[in-house]
Amino acid sequence: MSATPATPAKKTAPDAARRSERSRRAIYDAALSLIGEIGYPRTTIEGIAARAGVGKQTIYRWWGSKAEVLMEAFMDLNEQNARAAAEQHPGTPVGASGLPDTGDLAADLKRVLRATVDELKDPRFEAPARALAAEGLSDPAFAENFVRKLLMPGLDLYAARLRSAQEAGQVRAGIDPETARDLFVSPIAQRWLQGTGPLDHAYTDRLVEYALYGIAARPRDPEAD
Amino acid sequence: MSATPATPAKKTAPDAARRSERSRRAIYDAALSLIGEIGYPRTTIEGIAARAGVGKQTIYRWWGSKAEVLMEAFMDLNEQNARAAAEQHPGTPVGASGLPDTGDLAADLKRVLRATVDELKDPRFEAPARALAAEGLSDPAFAENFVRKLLMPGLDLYAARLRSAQEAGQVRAGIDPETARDLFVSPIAQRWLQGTGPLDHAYTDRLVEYALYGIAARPRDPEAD
Amino acid sequence: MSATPATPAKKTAPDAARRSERSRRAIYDAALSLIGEIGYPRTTIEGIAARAGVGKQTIYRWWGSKAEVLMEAFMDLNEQNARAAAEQHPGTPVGASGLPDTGDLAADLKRVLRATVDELKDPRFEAPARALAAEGLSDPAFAENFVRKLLMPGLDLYAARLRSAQEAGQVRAGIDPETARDLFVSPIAQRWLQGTGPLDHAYTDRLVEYALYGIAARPRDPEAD
Amino acid sequence: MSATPATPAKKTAPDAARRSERSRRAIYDAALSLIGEIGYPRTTIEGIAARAGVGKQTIYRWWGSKAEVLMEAFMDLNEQNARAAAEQHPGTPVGASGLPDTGDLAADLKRVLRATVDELKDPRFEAPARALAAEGLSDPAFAENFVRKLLMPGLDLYAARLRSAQEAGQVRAGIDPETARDLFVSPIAQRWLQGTGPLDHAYTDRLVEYALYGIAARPRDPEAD
DNA sequence: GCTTAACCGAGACGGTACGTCCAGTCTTCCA
DNA sequence: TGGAAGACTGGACGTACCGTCTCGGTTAAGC
Repeated sequence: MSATPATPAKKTAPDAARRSERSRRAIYDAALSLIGEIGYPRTTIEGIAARAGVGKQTIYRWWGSKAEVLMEAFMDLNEQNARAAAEQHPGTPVGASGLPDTGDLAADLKRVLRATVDELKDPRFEAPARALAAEGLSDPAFAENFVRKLLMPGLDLYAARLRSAQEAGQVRAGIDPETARDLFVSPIAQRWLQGTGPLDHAYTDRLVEYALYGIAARPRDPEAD
Repeated sequence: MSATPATPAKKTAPDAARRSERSRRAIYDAALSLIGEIGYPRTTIEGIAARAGVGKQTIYRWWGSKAEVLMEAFMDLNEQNARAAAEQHPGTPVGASGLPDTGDLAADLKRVLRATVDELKDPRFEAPARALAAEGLSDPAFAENFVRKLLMPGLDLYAARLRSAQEAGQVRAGIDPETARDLFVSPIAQRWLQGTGPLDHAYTDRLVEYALYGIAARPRDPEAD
Repeated sequence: MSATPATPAKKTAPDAARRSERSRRAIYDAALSLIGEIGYPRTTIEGIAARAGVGKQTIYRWWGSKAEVLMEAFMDLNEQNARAAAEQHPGTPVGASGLPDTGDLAADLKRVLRATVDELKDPRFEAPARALAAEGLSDPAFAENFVRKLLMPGLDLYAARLRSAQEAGQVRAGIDPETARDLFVSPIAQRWLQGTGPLDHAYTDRLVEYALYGIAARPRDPEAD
Repeated sequence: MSATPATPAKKTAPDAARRSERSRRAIYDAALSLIGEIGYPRTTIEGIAARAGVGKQTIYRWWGSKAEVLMEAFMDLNEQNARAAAEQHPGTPVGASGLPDTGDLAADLKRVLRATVDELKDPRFEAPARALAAEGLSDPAFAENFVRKLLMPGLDLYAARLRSAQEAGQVRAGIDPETARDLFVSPIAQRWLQGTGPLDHAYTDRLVEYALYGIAARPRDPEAD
């Protein structure tokens, strides 16, 4: 729901008020479908313009690169999905964090991570998401944007949930929530991005288990401390 | 009596025996230096050929793409580094796994992860490594190769070290070493790849601590509380 | 309502109305000067584009080959020359045929052929003309075009002049003008094209003499001898 | 039948005595067949070498260019044809000139020119001959060779025949035989090379008729008409 | 008859140009 | 004036050949 167009313009900024909503939607659709069909590297701005029935200049006027188009298209897709999901399940009990909070941290995490894995494997989601991640790898400025706008909001939910658990005494006091969150989120990210191993519910369950209770044999026993 | 054509080729396979070592080295050097100077996306095969003083066809004869060139160049670089390192520190006490094994799992892991982070931040290493990761994101076949040849060998060392610790009774019996290894390796990977947070020695130390002993308050410990 | 696509194109025909006149002229100039400087075979499309300050695609968009470019450039050159000549000598008395018609066939032919030889030896004219002829030798379709557009118009003038002489009773009745014209035109063409002998005014005068009056000793003439 | 190898060598001249006759023949055959199949411009030295089962260097060692290979191959072909023809018709009565000399100049010329036209239209002959002519158009040095070795010998026969007729009083005394010969030879050459008109027996008969007796009405003959 | 120098097939090499595809800019004409 | 259309300059693509250069292997001359 941003009013100001975050995308800066080269010469004199175009008048966003007169912008064609029709073209914008067509460009989003064309970009996403092309990436799904022929992959991101073979998707070209010319191709997007042609499929969208739009002049190339219309794209260059409002976006600075293929990656920017994709990022907005992807965010738009997510918004639509979120709206649709919200309509279907109107009364999901969630904590202040936005993640379920039944009081049982392990169960909550397992549930959410299973759902996350399922979403990551959705083909409509996978191609653009990977493309954005790839772009970020070689363009630090883009990466910064990508992380801030797309990645961080999701990751913060986990940190918030852990903080809440910490306040409830279920997580040790000194634990840094951001680091702790990485213990189960990053392994999923890496297996999804790089395919370093199978990515399934058993795996995510194990991650939660190990992260919560540690892998060391009887660590910090009562006699210890 | 033609030798076995180990190199897979498109048309009639070139004769690897008559390959010019001089050109191969020059191509590696040119590729790595260009990637360092102008970045991977702006590095072109023509540019590599020009800087290496080599015909384009010589590149296309032996490699299928810019990414393949880079991968071999990077592997060659690693080999050289490894050889150089081995010469400098001839008698490092390592376990059968290839990682240090002093008996103190936490200390060993912290030491290795700190070193890993330092290496990841080496500018000579960073640009090509990120480029390879990026390429893998949009080319599954390449990703498979990349993971198998470059990533997995490193990751397996951690799993082996954990297995050894498990046999020594320092890690709980049921723990899956591959999953456990991801607990401290993947967070580092993600912070390096995507910049989701600071990547320093304090972070890696925390990861080891959390992964070994868990983040839950007195986990599964009846006497605790 | 797209204009009639007079220009035959491969894919979707480009819009000739939006063609850049500037580029077209620059391409003509570059092509002709390069052919003059380094010769036709060593003239490349890339070279023409570079000297003309034009993208290669602009050439490929409007022409199918180096030879086509040259043909149009050469025709353009001829048009300019003709226009310039017409301005300089506004009132040259010519017959309906376009060739001088003073009533003295032999004198008229000698005059025109001498001028033709002089033109053939003009270095600005020679290189491209020879190149076009050469191209026609190995490309029948091109030859057809070349003959029809460039060669035949000139040759037809001679046939017309002969026909006019025939009607005036200066040429025997049964004579085929096309064949007769070849008697003095083709020898010039061959000496120019292949260098089978010296090409000068004496030669062309002789040709006219021989062709008009025959080489046989008092042929078919009972009263003669 | 020259003993000295007319072809100059770049570095140290190769030893012609040790030359492989087998390869030479194979190269001739490959060159001629390729030119017949795909045309001269698309025939490459690599292609000739491949079809001949010969290394590229073997061609570069003995010839300086594709055109030189073709020229020798063509001359070899002509020699073989001449030998074969001589065997078939052992006792053709020819004059000292090498052309038939029955005393009837017109008839002799018509006969030979008809045969020449037939030969020009032989597909085995046409492709290489046109290619050689084309090459000569853009390479003066090659043209000189081509004319001297291949064209001139044939043309000289006509001049010689005309000189003989001149001595017999059938051709006017002042006539230059070289110019006179061009009157019927060059038109055939041009129609064959450039396709400026139909090339058949009727045409060549007409050429002889016109050249011998002139096209002018009763030329220079006061008593006539 | 045994060396030895060369020609030979083969093909990798540094290059040049090909003809195609897109990037990003600019222009024209329409709504 | 935003947008559809697309021509423009420019540059990289991957391919085809060029002419040069090794590399064994064969083969004929000279010892």
